[in-house]
Amino acid sequence: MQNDLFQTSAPSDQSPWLDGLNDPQKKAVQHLDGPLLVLSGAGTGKTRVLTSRLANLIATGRAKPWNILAVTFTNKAAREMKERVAAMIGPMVDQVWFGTFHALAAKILRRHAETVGLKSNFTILDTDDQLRLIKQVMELNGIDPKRHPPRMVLAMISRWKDKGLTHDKVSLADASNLIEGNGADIYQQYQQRLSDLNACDFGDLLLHNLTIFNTHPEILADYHHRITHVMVDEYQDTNVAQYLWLSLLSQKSRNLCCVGDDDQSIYGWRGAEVTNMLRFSEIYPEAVTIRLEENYRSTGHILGAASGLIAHNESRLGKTLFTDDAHGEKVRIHGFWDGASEARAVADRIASLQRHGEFSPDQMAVLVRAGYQTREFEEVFIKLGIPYRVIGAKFYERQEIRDAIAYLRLIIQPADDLAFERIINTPTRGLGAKTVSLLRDASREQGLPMLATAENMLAGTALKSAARNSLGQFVNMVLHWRGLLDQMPHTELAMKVLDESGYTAMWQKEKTPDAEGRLENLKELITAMDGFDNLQGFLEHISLVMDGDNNNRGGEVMLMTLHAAKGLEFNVVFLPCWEEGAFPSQRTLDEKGAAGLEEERRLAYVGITRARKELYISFASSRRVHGLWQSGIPSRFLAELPEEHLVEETEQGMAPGTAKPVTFDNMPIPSAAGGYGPGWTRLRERRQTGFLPSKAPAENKAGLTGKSDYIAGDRVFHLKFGNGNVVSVEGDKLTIAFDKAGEKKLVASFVERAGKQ
DNA sequence: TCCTTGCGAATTTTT
DNA sequence: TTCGCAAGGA
Repeated sequence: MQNDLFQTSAPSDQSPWLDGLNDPQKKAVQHLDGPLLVLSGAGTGKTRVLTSRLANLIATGRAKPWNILAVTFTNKAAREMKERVAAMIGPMVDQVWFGTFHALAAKILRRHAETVGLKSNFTILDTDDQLRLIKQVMELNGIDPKRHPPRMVLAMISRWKDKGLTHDKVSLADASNLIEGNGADIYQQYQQRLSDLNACDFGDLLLHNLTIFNTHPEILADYHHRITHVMVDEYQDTNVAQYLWLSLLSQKSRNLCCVGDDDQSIYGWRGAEVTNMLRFSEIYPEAVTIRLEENYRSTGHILGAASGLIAHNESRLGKTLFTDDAHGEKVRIHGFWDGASEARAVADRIASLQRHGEFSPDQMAVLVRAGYQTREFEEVFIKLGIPYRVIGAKFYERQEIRDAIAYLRLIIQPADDLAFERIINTPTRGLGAKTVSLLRDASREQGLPMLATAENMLAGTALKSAARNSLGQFVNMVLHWRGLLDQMPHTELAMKVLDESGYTAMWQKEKTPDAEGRLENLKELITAMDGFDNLQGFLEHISLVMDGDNNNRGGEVMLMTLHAAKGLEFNVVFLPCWEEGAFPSQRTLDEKGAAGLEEERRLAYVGITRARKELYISFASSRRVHGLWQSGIPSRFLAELPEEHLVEETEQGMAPGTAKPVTFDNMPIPSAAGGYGPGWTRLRERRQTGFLPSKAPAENKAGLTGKSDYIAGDRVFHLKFGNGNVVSVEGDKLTIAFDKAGEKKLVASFVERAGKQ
């Protein structure tokens, strides 16, 4: 197998996987040594580059498969990459370290768990468990959950972990932001509880890795020996902890290849730092940067609209996407009276495209800003009989799956108090809050897990007979199942547990429409277990690799959030609900200001660039939100789209049923009574008065010499002072806040735009 | 212990 | 509007 490979690929530029690559792509695939940053615009074939480069590393003998670490954010991406590499290099692919940050970190952590006080069979908590745990810690500290919502506290701790901060490193200033200065304390207690439970949360996986690498140089050295080449996908979404993890792993070889698109960074609110990407060449001065700018996905008009929009962002490395493809159809902008007619029009359009055989449903998608916005579309789709599919809750996040897993967790790990508490009264067996709190207190006193405490308590007199009987039965069941662990196949045991516990029966009794689906899901869970050797192995992976059944099964229109759509593409894309406040989201604007607006704009950019052939953007002048009618004005993003790529029309059939087609030009003038109007006129005025923010795209400003073409906020580079941000501009003199050197006043010609090669 | 009722809040969520 | 949570009655 290996011989074949090396024979067919003798001179490396003859490698089959180089065929059909454009020049920058080839350059990236053939650049194998030292740090490499690939700026890969939407639809420019980054996965192809990533996979080809990986194959090339092996074919040229630069690395053995097991020397390569290929990191992604999603299991899906990891799987895809692996499959594509497999097609190029065959079974050798199994030796490559493919995986998500979390899965790889978990793998490493299980090997060295004891160095951070865990056992290698530690549990990975889901958000539910985390929340329950933090609530308990807060309650013990007498913190009012009304004043300090547990979700917020948890989010803060997660952000710290994203930044690579263990509780002792959280600065006083940071901690005082949370719970009157008790933040770090709560953080520490939360970690203590995790440690007691032999558990960690998602953030800990990375954080513990960092601790291990930093405190055990010999372990890190071992990984340096094993891993000589690191490749990262979606680099713009890495947080500080992930950045540090990558840095540590690649610091010896410096063979770090990061692929990403700063314009598609949409997870800032989750701790992602685009700065990791923007500063790459500062951190690795010898780094080579390659831009992939030829787009193979969208038509000219769609690309033009996307580029025009994203050019309004200040902090970006700057890319100019182009395509050889035809201009195609212009992007269609539609205004509607209300959300219902918008949804109706989208549905009608989908139906007509389908009817005329132009596109099948699964080639069409409706992408919204927020999850609740899918609802209106679902209703119409049902009414019109359009098959659709909402990409929503992850499989393992569903209640019934978590419950079932909790049973299994308790059997494997009797000390798993969170699992214990989750299921002790599910289904109800008369063991409510009272009994649980009794158990919890006793458990804390005795320093024993709750299950063990329960056993002890049965022997004592603390319980009334009803509770005692019930608890006795429950404990015995668990112990009984535990005894069966080695007696029967794990799938059989799981079914037995679900039956004997009354869990299946609970859902069978339930008459709600989704009860049936839940039972189906439980069956699916059992099926999934089949793929693992035993319960232990299954549980170790469940929280990391059980991504939902979110694949397009075909024949259904996809309905999802913009975030969920990243990385996907569709022939026809609908982007509804483009109103100020909704998109860009007012909340983001309030919380993150200008940076928030830019992230929202990137989200819009992601949405637009999902479309291959046809793109419909729409807004409604009036909409029912949370039961109240609210009038909205068209999103500023609409006004930022270059006009030459748009049609503002209501074509025949787009909005049948709407008495009068509404376009930008015939929008109704607001009436004193109506309240429909303000936004419409504002947009119209903007267009008529040329108020449109028509800024030249970044690349037109760059490369000019002499006079200052910079504006405040621009990212610049100076030979001596490094990178910085322009604070203010006077003529050709710039005041620049350098990251390292502080604030300086300089003539513009001494600096250049950061990120340009 | 469980079920009803009323109040307040309401993005995005790769792992 | 709808959902989740907390308080109060059966």
